[in-house]
Amino acid sequence: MLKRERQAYIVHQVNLHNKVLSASLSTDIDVSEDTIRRDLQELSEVGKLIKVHGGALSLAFNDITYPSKKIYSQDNKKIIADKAALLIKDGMFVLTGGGTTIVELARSLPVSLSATFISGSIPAIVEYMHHPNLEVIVIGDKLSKNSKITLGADALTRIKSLKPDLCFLGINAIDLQHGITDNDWDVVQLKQAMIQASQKTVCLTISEKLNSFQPIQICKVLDIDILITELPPDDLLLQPYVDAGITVL
Amino acid sequence: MLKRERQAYIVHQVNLHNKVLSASLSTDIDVSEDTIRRDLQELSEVGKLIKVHGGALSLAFNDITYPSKKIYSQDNKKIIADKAALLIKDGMFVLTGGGTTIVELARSLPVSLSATFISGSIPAIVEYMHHPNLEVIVIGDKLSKNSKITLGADALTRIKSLKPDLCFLGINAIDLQHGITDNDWDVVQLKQAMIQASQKTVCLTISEKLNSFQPIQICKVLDIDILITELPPDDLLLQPYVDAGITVL
DNA sequence: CAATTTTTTGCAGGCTTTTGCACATACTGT
DNA sequence: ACAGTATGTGCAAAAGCCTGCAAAAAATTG
Repeated sequence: MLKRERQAYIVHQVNLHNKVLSASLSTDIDVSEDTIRRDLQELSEVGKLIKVHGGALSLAFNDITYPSKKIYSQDNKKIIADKAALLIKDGMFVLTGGGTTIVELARSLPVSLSATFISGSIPAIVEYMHHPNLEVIVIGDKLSKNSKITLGADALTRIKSLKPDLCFLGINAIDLQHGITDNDWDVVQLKQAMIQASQKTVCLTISEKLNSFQPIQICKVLDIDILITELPPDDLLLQPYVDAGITVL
Repeated sequence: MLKRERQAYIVHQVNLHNKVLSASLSTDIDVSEDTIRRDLQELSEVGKLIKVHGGALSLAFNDITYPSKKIYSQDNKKIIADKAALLIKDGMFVLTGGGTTIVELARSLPVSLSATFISGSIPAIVEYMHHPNLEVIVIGDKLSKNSKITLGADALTRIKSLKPDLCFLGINAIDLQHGITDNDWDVVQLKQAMIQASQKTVCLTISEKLNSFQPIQICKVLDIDILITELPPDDLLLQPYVDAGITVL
């Protein structure tokens, strides 16, 4: 990887996540931490970021005393995203939904990953688009202003014609009795189609949403293959799902 | 391999992969690395790429490079966008392509406008999405990293099934003899389909691109209805197009 | 077509940049 | 205060770069 390219990647990461750790950058890009430090040094001299102990901060966020709650759930989503990213291998076809967790996943994909991502979520597509080695397939249809994903018959039939290796879904509610549930009819339709089309379905959610439910059922708990939360897999909250036979990461 | 040919290949590779290594180019083309370095040197002097230690990066990769020129033509694009926005009335179905001029148009739409916009350009869609009163239809297909629009058979057939009131196209070259021309086969296909589908076609371009041409023809000058540049309609440069029967704004 | 000029190319050498490592020093959280 | 990291510095190996030069290729000219 070229120096400038690496530095551009670092700046990009800093702007996305507002902070960045030397250690994780080092393993991400696979260079020594010394090199990362020197990059951060140079970038801070040019005023592209602010260097601090252990990493760097974005210019935008440095003087603001940031609300701890937002960062808190942001961090959780980053944990989820990192776990999810490990499931994706080179060459895979991956179908993804929308939502902030999926966007965080998109941002956490390793630079070196080369795979095909299919989505109708505009924010997710924007992230995939900025990644150097991804093929991106856009699912077209009417754009829902709320969820920023395309919804409709066209999107449905297009998804049904695919057979992706993996499907990542951010979910709003899951519990053993009602399964995975949501509150928007069209979104439910779409998610059902995505689950049915995919060889494996991975659901991402922060633990807050465990054991809650909403009016419309998407599928039963056992219809998904993997569940990822920010908690360690042996957490008590997750035990019921493990017992039910879901792979929990 | 001829020098020109070699340099064209290099530019192609850079645009394709966003980066290029001197070493791999050297083995690819089977010339010495010195030659490659000299090529990169020349190409960077002409502004076709950015030379860095060990290779080169595409212009798109670094946002630092073209601020002066960008801002310069930005003003012109705003003028064009404002003229174009006047053509759109409430309730219309509008099909748009991609490019910076179209994005500028998207940003210049009055808040009160309520219409339906159809596009495969991700940057344009992002703008439409933020607008309070627009319906947005996304044309799906494989996303082209270069142009950030969806390209392919799916997009083509979808466009052919539409009958929008207006079509806005940013164009790269127009002249009386060759008509409207471009240099990317897939983009040409798409633009042709868009023009044919639409009741009225409006072409947007900065005056720099008047009276220039590129290898592939999209359509004849008379196949479009309205031409918009940053110049006043009675400018001498535009006279030939007025004489040819185009509405020039 | 041959001679001459110009351009292009590869190579040798010396120089600069980049990178990882080791080690002494500074910082941070408990 | 102390243990555990993170940092900065100097250093050396490797990779990349620049300059000048001469041979080869291409273009120009008589």
